[in-house]
Amino acid sequence: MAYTRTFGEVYGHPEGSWYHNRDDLRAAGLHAERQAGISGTQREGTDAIVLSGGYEDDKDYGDIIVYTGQGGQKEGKQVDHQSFSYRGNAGLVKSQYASLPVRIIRGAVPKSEHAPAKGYRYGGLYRVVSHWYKVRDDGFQVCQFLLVKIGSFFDTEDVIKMFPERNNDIEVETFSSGPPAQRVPTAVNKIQRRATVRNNIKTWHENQCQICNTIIELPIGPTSETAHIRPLGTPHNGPDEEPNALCLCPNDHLRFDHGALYIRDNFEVVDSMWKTTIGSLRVHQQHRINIDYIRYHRNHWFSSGGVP
DNA sequence: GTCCTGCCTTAT
DNA sequence: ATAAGGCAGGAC
Repeated sequence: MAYTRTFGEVYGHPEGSWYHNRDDLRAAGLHAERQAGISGTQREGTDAIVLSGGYEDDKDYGDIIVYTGQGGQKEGKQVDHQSFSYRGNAGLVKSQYASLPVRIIRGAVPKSEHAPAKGYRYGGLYRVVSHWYKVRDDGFQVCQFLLVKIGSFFDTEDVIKMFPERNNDIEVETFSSGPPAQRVPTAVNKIQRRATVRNNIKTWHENQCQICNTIIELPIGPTSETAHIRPLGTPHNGPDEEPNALCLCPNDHLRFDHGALYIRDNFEVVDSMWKTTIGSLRVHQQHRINIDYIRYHRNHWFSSGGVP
């Protein structure tokens, strides 16, 4: 049974869920590996890690975690150096730079107050905020990662400053962040959107809004939204194809979806509340927009079908 | 594609 | 304590 790597929450497996063993974790889609602590690759990043007390340099403060990388061990003892270019370690570095959320799973560690008594418990999403080499007393260097729980009260910059001396362990005063928000399982019929359509639109327009030319910059890089001209949902049932899609910023996406903006046959963009032309839809040679969908959108919001 | 290594396990 | 164990990832 293949494992699908998912970043972030996994449907049906909320924070606090308990699992009997590593095979069950894998079957749930929470962690790929049956033994290794890090589920991830250099290319994709790391989606989950397990804390089972296998590395003595780990520290679990609850919302803050110092996690040791993989490698260099034989029969549970450190016998060699570790490297950030190795497997899961490289995956955690990737996750840090791409701001990917990492699922924390805790195994039964007798001396940890955050660990379950037995089995494994999913402990929520964390962000990798820093990494460094620690030189142990025995001379071996190990990879270390600093993780902070997403939504916790800890400020990332403050936490990084708490670990200035990276070869020594420190005392961290932890406090409760309160119980996580209640989860309710739901079942819906969700429209499946084609990734290729989204990718093409984003690539062609380089994430630049076709109306206002804005590019939204996030830590993971430039971002845009793929808007459908004739909506996909009932009763419109538009097609999920490039000719029915636009590359928009979140603001213009919302305006367009609610009829605050519409587009003329000559691609002029009109503010429907002020009745003013605010610009012209930027086009790209490979992105063939079907004028019928533009007309459908106008027709939907303005029954005359023409310009109001 | 094949082969090899090592794994924060698990059951005996 | 220890042997068995499957598989992902990496090398080729």
